[in-house]
Amino acid sequence: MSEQMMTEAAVSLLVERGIAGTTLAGIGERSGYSRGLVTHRFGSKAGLLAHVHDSIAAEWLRRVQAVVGRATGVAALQRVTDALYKFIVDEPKGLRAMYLLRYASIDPSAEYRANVAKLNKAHVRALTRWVEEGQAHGEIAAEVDAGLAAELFASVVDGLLYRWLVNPDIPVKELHGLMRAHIARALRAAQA
Amino acid sequence: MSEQMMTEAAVSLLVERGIAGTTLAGIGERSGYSRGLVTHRFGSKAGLLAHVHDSIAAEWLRRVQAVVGRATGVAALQRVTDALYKFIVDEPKGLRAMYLLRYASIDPSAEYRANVAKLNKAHVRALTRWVEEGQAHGEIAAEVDAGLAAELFASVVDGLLYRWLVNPDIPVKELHGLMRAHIARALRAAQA
DNA sequence: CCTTACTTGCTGGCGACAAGCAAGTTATAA
DNA sequence: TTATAACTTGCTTGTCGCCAGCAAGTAAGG
Repeated sequence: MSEQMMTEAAVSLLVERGIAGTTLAGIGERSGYSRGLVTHRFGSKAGLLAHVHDSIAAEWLRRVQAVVGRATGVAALQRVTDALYKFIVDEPKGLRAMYLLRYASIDPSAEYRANVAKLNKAHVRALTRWVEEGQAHGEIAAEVDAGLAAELFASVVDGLLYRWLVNPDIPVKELHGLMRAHIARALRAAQA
Repeated sequence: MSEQMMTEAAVSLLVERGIAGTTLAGIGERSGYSRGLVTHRFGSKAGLLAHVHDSIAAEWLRRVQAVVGRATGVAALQRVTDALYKFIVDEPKGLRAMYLLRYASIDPSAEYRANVAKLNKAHVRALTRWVEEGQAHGEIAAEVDAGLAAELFASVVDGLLYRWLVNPDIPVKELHGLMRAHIARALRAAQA
């Protein structure tokens, strides 16, 4: 179906030329259709971008769920970082497109912004729950503020991806290892 | 002078309407000039945005240097976070505009991108040096990979600011405290 | 003939560029 | 010293090309 084709064309164009450099006509034509079909289907450029973002985000969610499984506490957070590392290696283009869109949504003119804010909050909720479960099992120190730790964890992930987008040569693998170590140490220890 | 006026108009428009929503004509007129002056002065929209970014970045650099002074090691990194927190409180508009531009520069179509990459590398170099100095003084564990720790620190800062941009209600103050604590614990301890 | 899938024609807005104008400022020469 | 000519600076206006968005239209299958 044309939606799928156009979404794929959009991803490749986004990675090649960025958001501003990606035109609706370009997407239509690269996917073998006319210049007008994208608008017709997705209503607007923002609508298309939201669709692209959400479809990759769904794939990311699937991966995280598969890797984390029923784990909780430190193991759950570590596995999230594992999934992240794997995603970087397996599908750099998709991840790049998703974060390109996600960072662009900071822009107040992006209607899409509220969606991303909601998504971020959902992520933090899930992370918070894992931390709390770790505390319930006695694995994670009780003094840890679960919500705060979750927010910081999410920040590290987002920040790392931003830096990777700007400079793909950063030592992603080593940073992944360092994160894993930090998670364990920070959560098991006491906290201010 | 008109440059200063237009830069200020640009910052306020960027915060209000974002990059896409900010037009050159709008900047020119808000600053009391004609629609064409911005292009005439800065060559292009990208040129203007680079100028806006760099002038705020210079202010940020001044602040960091003032706060860090001759400190090194853990104290230096903690004071960077202090400066960051203070900047968020003192000049949220400027910081917001700068990071809006910095994140937008991920976009491959932004010529500006190489500049930001260079800037990021310079930051990491400074951070690395502070960590190494801390190691020389025996304050920071020798096993710590200074460059890696610096990259992770920079990621946390960037990630936090991203999250703050999307959702200004996150507990910035508490996160600042948590970061301070993490820095001390992570660097003084051994590391994988 | 009616729906579904797609195309084509058109418009307004914006960035970019080029030409131009007005108010200085410096140079020149009687 | 002053008149005027040559040039600069700071800014404006006219115009072009590109793109998103819209509306009308076409083609093909049931």
